[in-house]
Amino acid sequence: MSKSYWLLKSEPDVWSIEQQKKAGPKGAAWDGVRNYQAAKNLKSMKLGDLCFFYHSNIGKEIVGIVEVIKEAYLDKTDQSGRFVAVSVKFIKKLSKPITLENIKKNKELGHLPLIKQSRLSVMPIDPKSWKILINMGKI
DNA sequence: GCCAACGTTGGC
DNA sequence: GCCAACGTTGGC
Repeated sequence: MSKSYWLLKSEPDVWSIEQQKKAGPKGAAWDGVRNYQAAKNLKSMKLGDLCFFYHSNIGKEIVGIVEVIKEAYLDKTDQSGRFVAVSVKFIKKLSKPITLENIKKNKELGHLPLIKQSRLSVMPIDPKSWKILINMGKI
């Protein structure tokens, strides 16, 4: 069974990689998603999948990596019961954050929803793009 | 079921 | 702070 890769967006004002780090190995719920396409992506996540952690608005860069430790369950913050959350735990911060600017400069990454669909907050990352980004995140 | 009005996200 | 993109709501 092969792993899938994802990208999660968060405004660091609301939930940052530092807070995720402090949450430790027990992780934290990734909730508050109120968009069906994003929710569909959450539902596709499997235990052990890895996700980039992206800071939107402030920073506009990929800052770290988290791992899915609990697959989709009902989002407790959603009273309608229509949306789901997953739990993720901190894995690492990138030694060098990958800015949106640099991602845009790379022609091989132009197809990413991060670029094409700027409002989507949970999106899949194909393995090839994952590899490229990992390399960009190293010093 | 269509679509105008409105709200939200997120880059600039 | 502005505005483009786009999702949602509600009147018809």
